[in-house]
Amino acid sequence: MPAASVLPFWREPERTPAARLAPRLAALADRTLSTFCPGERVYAEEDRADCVYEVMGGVVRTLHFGRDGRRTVYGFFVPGEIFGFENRAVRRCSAEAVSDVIVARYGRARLEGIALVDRAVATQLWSWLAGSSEQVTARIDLLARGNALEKTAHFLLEIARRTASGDRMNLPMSRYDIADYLGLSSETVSRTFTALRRRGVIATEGRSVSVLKPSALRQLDTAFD
Amino acid sequence: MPAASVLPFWREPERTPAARLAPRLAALADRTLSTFCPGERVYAEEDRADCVYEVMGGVVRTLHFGRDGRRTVYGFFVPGEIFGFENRAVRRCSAEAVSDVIVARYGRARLEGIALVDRAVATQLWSWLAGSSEQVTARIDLLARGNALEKTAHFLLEIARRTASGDRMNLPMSRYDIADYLGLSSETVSRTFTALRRRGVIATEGRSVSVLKPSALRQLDTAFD
DNA sequence: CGTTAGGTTGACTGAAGTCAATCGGTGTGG
DNA sequence: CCACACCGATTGACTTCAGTCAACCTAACG
Repeated sequence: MPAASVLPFWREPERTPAARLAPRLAALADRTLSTFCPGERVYAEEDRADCVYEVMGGVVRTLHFGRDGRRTVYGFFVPGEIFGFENRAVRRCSAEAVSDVIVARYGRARLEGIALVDRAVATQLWSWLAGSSEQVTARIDLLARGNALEKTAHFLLEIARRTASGDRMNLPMSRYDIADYLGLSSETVSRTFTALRRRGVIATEGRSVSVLKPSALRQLDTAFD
Repeated sequence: MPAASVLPFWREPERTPAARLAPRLAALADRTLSTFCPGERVYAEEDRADCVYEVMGGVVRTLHFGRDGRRTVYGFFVPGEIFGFENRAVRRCSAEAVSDVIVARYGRARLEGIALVDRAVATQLWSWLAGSSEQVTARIDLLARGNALEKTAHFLLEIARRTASGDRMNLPMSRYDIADYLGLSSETVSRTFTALRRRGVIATEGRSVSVLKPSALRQLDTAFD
């Protein structure tokens, strides 16, 4: 069980919409809990995609290395969120623990079987899948059109929203992680944080970020206005 | 019925994977056919998202205008593909006809009702939805990391694949459309086409493109290698 | 201690955006 | 029928934002 220091990356699943699924599934499906240390691999590319995970504590990243060695971070997953859902026999991305992590694993075949029989579970999964494609829409908007400031502002607001944290939040991921998520270089991420700090929009202390002017951040976040 | 001149943007739905859904749905659900002229709106943002469309002929684009007036094209849809599926009461994007278009409209409530009862339809919809999120993954990779050449090469290969066209294909969308889809300016798209033409990779004649060196294009397409 | 990994900052470079001009096709109204 | 306007495509000149390369600093860790 993670210590209090990693808050707000530990929450009861019930507190996020996606996780309303969890109690239902826990009752219906077998699930296995596992823990991972920072940097440890949850699954690798080409692994059999035979299960789905729910984050119980900590943060997970999914990523992919391109032919030329460049890294793309597809997503960060915080407690209550589901990852590892794929429509193929083998995985396209790998998943790694960013911080100390606890995940619940659900068998895919079992889950799909339940979804076909249990309308409530099916509706929930539907809703979650469609919702995640909606989030992806904002990401595309951002990557296609946003500059470094807009991308960073959106990232901070997104993390704040998904972790339901207040002014202060912990970013367990490195600048490299954020850069590969936003399509920037780590130096640019660093410079952008500095710029926001100088403007008095945020205050940083290591990987802890305080949002001093949420409205300024929201004004910068032009994805889906 | 579109004339032969719009080939290959008219095909029987059965020829694409996504459209294996169609015969089943046609038998089960009511559907309405409609036609649209180039530039005509199929639906607008904030419209009620109460139906789903299948392209029968022509090309459709979904798009969104940002606060600052910038336009993002989220997707192009060719015959056999489904668009307009959203997990909300109102639409986040609008949809417009790129060329002369024929679409089939399915009522959303009816469709979802069928999906909950008919396992085959549910499985197909699941598969389609997960598959489209997979395609989105390649797009994110491209937008986050690709340069103009890589983006354009990927775009050409993607269109060729989805329309199952041979060496020669028709691009009914404008340079502006392609630019807003790839996160580039229309001038850069134009310059990139010129660069590919000069290298002898493609030949263009208006909006008709011939791929002379498919292998060169594939080598440039670094998304998901 | 020394080593390493991550973060920050600076100097320089380069790819793509912006602004502008040109050209061809299309449609429209006089 | 022609003059005009307009849109899209192309190309050139210039600018700018972010990437690259490099240095330095700190913290963590063996």
